[in-house]
Amino acid sequence: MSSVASSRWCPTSEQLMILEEMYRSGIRTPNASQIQKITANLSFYGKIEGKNVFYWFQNHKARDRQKLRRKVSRQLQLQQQQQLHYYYQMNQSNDRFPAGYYESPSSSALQQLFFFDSSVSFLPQGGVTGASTQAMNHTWKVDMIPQRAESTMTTYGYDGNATVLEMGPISNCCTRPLQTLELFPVTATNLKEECSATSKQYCL
Amino acid sequence: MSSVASSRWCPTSEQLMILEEMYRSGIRTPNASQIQKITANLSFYGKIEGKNVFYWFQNHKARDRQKLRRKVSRQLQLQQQQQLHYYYQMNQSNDRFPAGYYESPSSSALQQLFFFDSSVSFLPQGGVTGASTQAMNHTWKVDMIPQRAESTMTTYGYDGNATVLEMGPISNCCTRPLQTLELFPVTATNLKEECSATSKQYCL
DNA sequence: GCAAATTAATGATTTATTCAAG
DNA sequence: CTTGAATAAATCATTAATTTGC
Repeated sequence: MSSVASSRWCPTSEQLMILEEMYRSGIRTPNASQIQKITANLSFYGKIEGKNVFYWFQNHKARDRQKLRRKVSRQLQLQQQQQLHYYYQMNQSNDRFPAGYYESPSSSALQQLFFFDSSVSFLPQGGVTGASTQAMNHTWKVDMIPQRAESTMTTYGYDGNATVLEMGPISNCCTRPLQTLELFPVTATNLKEECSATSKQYCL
Repeated sequence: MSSVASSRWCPTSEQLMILEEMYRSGIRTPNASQIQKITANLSFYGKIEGKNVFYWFQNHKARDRQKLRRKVSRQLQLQQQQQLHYYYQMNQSNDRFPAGYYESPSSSALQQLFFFDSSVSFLPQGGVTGASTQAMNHTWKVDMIPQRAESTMTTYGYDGNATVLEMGPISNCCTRPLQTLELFPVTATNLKEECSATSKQYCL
C-alpha cells in the first residue's frame, strides 16, 4: 500500500466529508473557478486534482439520480403489480373497460390504473367523469398556466435539491383497488441494469 | 425575488421524475380522478395542483409527438440523402476527422475544459499516476474554457442552490485548521430562477 | 484469523443528447 | 442545417468490502 502509487484518486475521509457537505448544500456542477477553489482547499487533506473534483460531482450527481430513479420505478412497478392483482380479481368475467372511454386502448389503459377510486372530484364542477381532456380544459381555463420547460423540458433538468426522497405517498396510493391493464416490460430488458427507465418498454 | 411566489408551477425533481416514469409506463391522458390522485401524491414533494398535472401530460405528450415527427422526417430525409449520395457517404462515414488530427481532444477533452488557470496546476505534472490515459496528458494542460458563465446559467438545473454550507463543523471534526471556502450567496442578479423554490445561489 | 475469490462502490472515460449560435 | 458547448448517460476499470474455504 505504501509505495505503490494508486492509479486513481482515493479521497481521504476529510475530503469526502467536505465534498458531501457541499453536495448537500446544493452544489452540483461547479464551474472551473469553483473547482479550482475546492481543489485548493481539499488539497490540504491529501493529494487531489481538479479533475477529481469535477468527476466526483459528475458521478455523485448521476448516481444520486440513478438511485432516485430506481426507487421511483420500483414503486411504480409495485403499484402495477398490485393493480394487476386487482385487475384479475375484478375483471375476470365481464365488462372490461368502459367502452369508448378512451381514445386509444393504450393511452387510457393502463393508466387508469393509478389512482382510480374516485370518490373525490377535484374539479370544481363539470362532469368530468368523461375525463375528456376538453372538459377539463373548461373547468380550468380561468388561469391556465402552461407548464414550465418550454423546450427545456428535456428529460432531466433537475439538478438541484437532491434531498432524500421518501416514497410514502405513492405507496399509499397503491393500497387501493385500481382498474388496470397489464403493464409489464415487454422486452427482456428489465433485468440487466437498474431500471434505467429509458430502455424499459411497457405494453398495455 | 426569492420571496415572490412564482407565477407558475415549478416541478421539483422528484415530481418530474415520477411524472416521467408514469409517462414512460404508458400514462398519457389521465382522467380527472387519476389526476386528482397523482396530484395528491405529488404534493408530498412540493406545491402542485391538478391543472399542473393535467398540463404536464398534455404538453409532454404533444412534445413527444412533435419530437417523433421531427425524427421521422429527419430519418426520411436522411434516407433520401443516402440514396443520392450513397458512395459519398460510404467513404466518409468512418473517419469523420482526419486520423490523428487530434489525439487529445476526443470527447473526453470536452470536460477537461475547465480547470486551468495557470496558477493552480492540477495536472499530473509529475507523471503522477503514470498517465492513466494518454489523452489526459494533453487535455489537462490546456487552458480552459470557462464553463457556462454563471450569468447564463442555462437551461437546466438550478445548480447550486439550497442551504447554506457550514464549513465550521467539518473543520472541527478534522482536527486540523481548515481554510474555509468562501461560500456566499450571490446576489439575485443571475437568478434564472428555475423554480427551485429555494432560489438562493451560492458561489465560492 | 487470513488470504483468495466475489461482489459492491466509485473514480475515470467515452458516447449520446440537447440547446442554441451561426 | 450544421456545429460547438455543456452535460447526462453509459460504460470501463480499479479499489474497497465482503464472502468463503481452509
